[in-house]
Amino acid sequence: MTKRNTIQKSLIVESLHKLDHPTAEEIWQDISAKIPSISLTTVYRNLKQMVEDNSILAVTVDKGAIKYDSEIHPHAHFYCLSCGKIVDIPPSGFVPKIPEGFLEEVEITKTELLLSGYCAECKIKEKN
Amino acid sequence: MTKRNTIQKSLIVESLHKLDHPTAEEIWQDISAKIPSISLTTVYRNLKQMVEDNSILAVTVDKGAIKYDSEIHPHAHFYCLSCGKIVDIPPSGFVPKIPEGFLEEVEITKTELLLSGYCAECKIKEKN
DNA sequence: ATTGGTGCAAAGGCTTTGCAGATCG
DNA sequence: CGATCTGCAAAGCCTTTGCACCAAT
Repeated sequence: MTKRNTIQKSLIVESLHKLDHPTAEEIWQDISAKIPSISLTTVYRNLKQMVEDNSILAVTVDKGAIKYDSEIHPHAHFYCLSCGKIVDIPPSGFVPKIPEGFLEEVEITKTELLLSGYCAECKIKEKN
Repeated sequence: MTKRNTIQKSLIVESLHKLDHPTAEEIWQDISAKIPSISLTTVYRNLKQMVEDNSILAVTVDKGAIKYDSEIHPHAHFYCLSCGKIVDIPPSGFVPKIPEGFLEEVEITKTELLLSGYCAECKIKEKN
């Protein structure tokens, strides 16, 4: 069960860094421009594996398609309810203070902070 | 377009309070015991409407079914990756400190803090 | 009597799976 | 060569939608 390197895999990684919180389909479209034969299934399969390997992040908002994030260092997300874009928020100090006792009982492996609302551009549009 | 009160609707509200972060299907099964004719569609429709009315909360974890929460006051969630249960975490002071400037540009309407990991029971099981 | 709600069945969106063939090491 | 990976098609899961009938106000 040794992992192999494939053209598809490296192109997916490349797209992940190039695109901004893309969905599987957006990555697939991006790569299709170069390698028209790539399958959406392959994109899904590789993304899923990378998430399991903790080499990328899956951002789930609403019930729409999963958005992937190549930035794995701790940070929060802002999600625009109007245009759907995700913006990374630097970690510079969001401090979830959880009640005493709770943290001792459970084991927390992941912390997600998602702010939803309207981004600067959409906020302006809403007013018109 | 005035809203009407139906038996289904009130049973859904009742189940929401009785069950612990249930999915639409769990609510449907619960009600089916009393009213076997209730349709899953009706449950989905009412839940969706309540979420839009901000009378309940939709908690999205993974890509599985949405879990609904009748507690709408600010609080965080803990999600057990092993047994899947959701635990409400009292709001007693989680303070997302977002970088200066960002908050001035965007309009935030919702803040979600989701901690994932292993609950007390599952943590013990894992060790065996 | 209106017209919103319900149940049913079908469709829809996103993701996963089974399988045969291609490919990396 | 052998095991993993790919592409294709099909299935799966959760949720929504269209439509005719039912029922709350």
